[in-house]
Amino acid sequence: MSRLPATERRKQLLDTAARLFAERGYARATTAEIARAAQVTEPIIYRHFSSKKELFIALINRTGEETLRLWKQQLHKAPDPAERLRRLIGANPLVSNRGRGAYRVIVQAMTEISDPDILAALAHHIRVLHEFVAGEVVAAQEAGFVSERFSASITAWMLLHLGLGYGVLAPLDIPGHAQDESGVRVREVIEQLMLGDSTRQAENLRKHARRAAEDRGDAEDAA
Amino acid sequence: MSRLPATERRKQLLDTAARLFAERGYARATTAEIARAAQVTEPIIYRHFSSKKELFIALINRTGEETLRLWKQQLHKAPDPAERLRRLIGANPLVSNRGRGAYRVIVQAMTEISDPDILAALAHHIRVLHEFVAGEVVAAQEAGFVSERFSASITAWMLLHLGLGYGVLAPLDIPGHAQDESGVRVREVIEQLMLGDSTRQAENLRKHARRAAEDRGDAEDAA
DNA sequence: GGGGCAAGTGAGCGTACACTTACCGGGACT
DNA sequence: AGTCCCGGTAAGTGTACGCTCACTTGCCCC
Repeated sequence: MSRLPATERRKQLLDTAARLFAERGYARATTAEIARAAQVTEPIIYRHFSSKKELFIALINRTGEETLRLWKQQLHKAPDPAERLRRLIGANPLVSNRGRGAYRVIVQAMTEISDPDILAALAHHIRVLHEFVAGEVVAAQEAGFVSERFSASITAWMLLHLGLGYGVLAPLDIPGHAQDESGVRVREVIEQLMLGDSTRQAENLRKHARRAAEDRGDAEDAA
Repeated sequence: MSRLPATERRKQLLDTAARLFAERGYARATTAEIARAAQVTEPIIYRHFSSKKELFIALINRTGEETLRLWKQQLHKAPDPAERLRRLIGANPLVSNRGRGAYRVIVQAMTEISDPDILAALAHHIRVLHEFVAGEVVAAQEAGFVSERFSASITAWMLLHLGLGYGVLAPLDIPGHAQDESGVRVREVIEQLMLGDSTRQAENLRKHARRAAEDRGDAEDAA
């Protein structure tokens, strides 16, 4: 195939590998397959990555960074903490069309935890993700949109669990998954739980404006 | 090794395979390894299971049934819907010592979704699980312990997502996972969210007692 | 226009794995 | 006592996979 500069080839290999690892998992995706899909021969892979595992880890890291970048970008234009949180919930990288396929690599990696290197890369990613989500929750709490009954840290863990659980289950294509008979979706429920209904939001918005001078407060929620 | 009746050998093979599949995943756990760990030779495996895949699917089904049995047993002695739900949340098979290892088989299976047979077995298990949890939520709602703001079905999906998300993340052994600085755990938060605080519970308990006289609102069981 | 160098290839190597073949032996019934 | 079922074994077979070796091709700069 056509000659490509190293950096571009490397990127292309990662893209191709992402697709195959996501589809078939780490163990089942073969290097020969990846090479063929990238329209090169196997040794090319080994010129850019010292081993299949290294390729996989590079992919985990890239996917992790890209996910975060995408997420931040989605929030970027929303200064209002409530809207930011709403987008955070809606733009679950596991759910969005763009992220879903890519993010499956991360989920696949979670079954390869017997390898310490993969485990480390994964744990790092999760920590970064938790930190980011927790930061958003803090902002929403400080603005009075989210109750301070539960700490931002634990709330962030729950959001991550929800997102991961959804993302792990979604590819099974179970009819009626994550929604009820009347078509209500979990995302909407989570929004409701986190942010309350619209009247309450309006109220909080007023509080928020008022409080811009003062200090802190909260909202309450129960299922 | 010592001669064993077929049914016992089959059971022992499943036990052994469960451990290895959970540890290493489907693709990495080899039949030779399983045989060695069970202290027999490979052909014995093939006498009881027609292929590695069949063994795996048998294991998925058994683990699924066992999980449900264990869960029901844990609830059995608690007629009070609130306590039942509390145990349901606490006895997450992904978390409990007894279930955690076994249940990793299910999580591992979720990365093998490119195989239609494995996918089907898995989807079935999830449907059964959702039905069961939803049934418990309905009971708790009818008894007034859980708000009817959200349908039982969607609430059950959220509980499953939370449990799965937790279960997928837990083996990564991330410091501070699923708890905050002050040691509050997600399980406690979920209990709070679902069942509210104790005063509200007491009130609901009174309602429940009153209503028990009128008609008959009580325990549920699904296949 | 030719030297140097990075990108690329064809053809394997060793190994590990799922699965099989051909045979052994203990014990329960006739 | 014989036989035959059935749980067990030793020793493979074919294949697919991760990875490498020895070599070629095209681009850039002088």
